[in-house]
Amino acid sequence: MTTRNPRRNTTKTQTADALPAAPVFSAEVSQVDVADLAGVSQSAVSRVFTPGASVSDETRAKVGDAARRLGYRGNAIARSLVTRRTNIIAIIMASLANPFYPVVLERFITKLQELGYWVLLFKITDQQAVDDALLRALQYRVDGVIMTSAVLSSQLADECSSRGTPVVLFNRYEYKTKASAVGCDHAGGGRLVAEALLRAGHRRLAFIAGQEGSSTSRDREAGFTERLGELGYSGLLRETGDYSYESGRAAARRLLSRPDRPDAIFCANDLMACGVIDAARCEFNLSVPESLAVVGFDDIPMAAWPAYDLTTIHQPIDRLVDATIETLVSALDNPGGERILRLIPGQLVIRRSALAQDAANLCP
Amino acid sequence: MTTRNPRRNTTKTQTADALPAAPVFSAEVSQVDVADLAGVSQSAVSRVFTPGASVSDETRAKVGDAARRLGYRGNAIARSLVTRRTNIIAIIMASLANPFYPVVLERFITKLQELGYWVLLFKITDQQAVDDALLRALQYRVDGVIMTSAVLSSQLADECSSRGTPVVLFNRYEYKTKASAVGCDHAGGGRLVAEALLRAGHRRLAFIAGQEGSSTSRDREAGFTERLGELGYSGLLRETGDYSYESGRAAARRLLSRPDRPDAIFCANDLMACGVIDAARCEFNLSVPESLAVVGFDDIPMAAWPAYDLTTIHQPIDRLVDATIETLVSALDNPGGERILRLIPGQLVIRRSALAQDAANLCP
DNA sequence: CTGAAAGCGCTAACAC
DNA sequence: GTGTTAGCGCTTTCAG
Repeated sequence: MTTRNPRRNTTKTQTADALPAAPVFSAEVSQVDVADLAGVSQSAVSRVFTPGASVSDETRAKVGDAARRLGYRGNAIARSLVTRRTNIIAIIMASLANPFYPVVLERFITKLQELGYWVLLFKITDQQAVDDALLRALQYRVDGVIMTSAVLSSQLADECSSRGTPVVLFNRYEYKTKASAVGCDHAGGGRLVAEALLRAGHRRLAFIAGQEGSSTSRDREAGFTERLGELGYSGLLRETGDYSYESGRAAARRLLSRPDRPDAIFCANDLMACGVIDAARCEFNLSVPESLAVVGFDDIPMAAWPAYDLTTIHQPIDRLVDATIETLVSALDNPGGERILRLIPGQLVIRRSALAQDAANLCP
Repeated sequence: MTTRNPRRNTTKTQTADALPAAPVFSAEVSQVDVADLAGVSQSAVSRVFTPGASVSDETRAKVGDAARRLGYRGNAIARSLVTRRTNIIAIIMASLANPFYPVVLERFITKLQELGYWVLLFKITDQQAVDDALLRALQYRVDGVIMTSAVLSSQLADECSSRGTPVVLFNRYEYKTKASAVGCDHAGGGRLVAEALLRAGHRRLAFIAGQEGSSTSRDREAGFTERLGELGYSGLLRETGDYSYESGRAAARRLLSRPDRPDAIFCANDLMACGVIDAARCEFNLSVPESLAVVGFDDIPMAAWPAYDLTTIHQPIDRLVDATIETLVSALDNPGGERILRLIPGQLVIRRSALAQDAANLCP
């Protein structure tokens, strides 16, 4: 058995013979070193660390022993180069400012880790950055991509999908691309709100949109107005925010200053709804829900807090994330698969900010 | 010029000759393919994509052209294998439930991306998982590690640092390890609160701790009690939570049910402070700050919202993150460097939940 | 079951 | 400046 790797020879000898305490991890130790110490070939070492390869118990023991003594841990980069599999999934996100997304991200990572995947996380700002991030992810040969934000250029998305790197859009539906998508039924949620507000007797309705160009806001509004139309309602007021608390508050300020101010506001997300409630109570001295009903979308953790007690559309995060991962993994295992589109219904959660039977004032 | 890669030959010919539209990205195209099409050697191609290598304008043009036509993008995995540099930084986090962390994470990613690093994100739960995540990160040969949570086994941390993979602890200080650390001066923050509360005349004080074993909570409490002691105060009440809103609320419930209930509560973080305020107002009908002053720690976004208007210790996230990255990058460039410890002061932000001059009631 | 050998796609000497 | 060559650490045939 010759040592083919002179650079490491010293290290090996030292570690094996001189040092009593084995290192937990040693990036400098390769399979060659383990093989030398164990007295087997390098490929035998490889087999020991390859699930399902046939190795004799004796070899396995010798190799395991040597590996332990040297702190050998394997080099995922080298393995990825030859297997063409990194076990890395890229997640491309816009912002975590909306408390909905940290919850989503956390579940994505947890579930992916359970499946043996690791997450390379990209944060993007504008449209251009999306393609940049995607290209970068592809350079690292990620096995798949989850996009929780923004649009991607159709050419790039198509190339990804057709060249074997599956892309799944989370809560984003893009007509132009061939990428699969999983999302909440935003339009359906909007319809639920429309119906409930009218049934409760509200007659001056307003909608506060999220960022223009956001497909989620667009769909929520579309469902809302569509259902309002079906029920014969017209005269909806409309303001635009950017999904932030402050933008919701500012939009509310504009709406509530009007002589014909609304008696119910549906916000494209919970964060803006919190801003609306604070504006109503603190700046206009209006009580919610008596003088103004407020409905949000997402069901972020604080929506359940008594300070807001927000009626909202609950997005079933667990189901959404699980379905997204399922879609991605199935595309991983079955490269030529069809494009999958899944729409999961949201649920109207009635709390005290709107539609509650006992229209008592909010906590304070 | 011979084609050394028969597998790709077809692809190449096809793409270059038959397809008019160039692909944006093609994972199957290697430098060999580009070299063949450009009529140069493979190493010439490598040089074109290596900043600072000397290549003639002509070669550069030919190669650039061929690369564009083929959609060549380079394989970061292969490059990493030979350069022993991945340009990936691992971030190991506990939970994003505390709104402080999404902000931190976002800034980490943004800044690292600006520097040309990409983030491999690990979420861990218990202690064992920390070491697992770290080992996994090392298998992927990340260039460095940022830990925003929990303790790591001293052996593993020491091995990392001494073997050239720098580890920086963010807001965690571990006496046992050799890893560098950057954090807010939690103890100093606690001292500020102690002083301000006593000066404002509060005499029944309470502290609500975060998770036992959390160094941040421990340090905040240590500074708080130390300063109280120096000022001659005794009789501090103490409850324990786990940093969550609900745990703060529950702790407040216990404190406020006492016959000798406190007139001021300092919470180990803002999230628990929000729970305390809601408990006080909604369950005990106490007004904040008149009947109860509440102080938090972190200065999360919602601390500024009028529903809470929370007096708190502001953690300078930007400075903390920048210092952490700076520490990491300097260790990257200078492997044998010393262990660095940086403590950055927090700032007492007085809002209406405590210590305000005009002790008007909170918004609603 | 095991070792030898051929690459994965790339960088980095090294001669020319 | 450019091509040749030798690996990076690993998996995977392919003989035995």
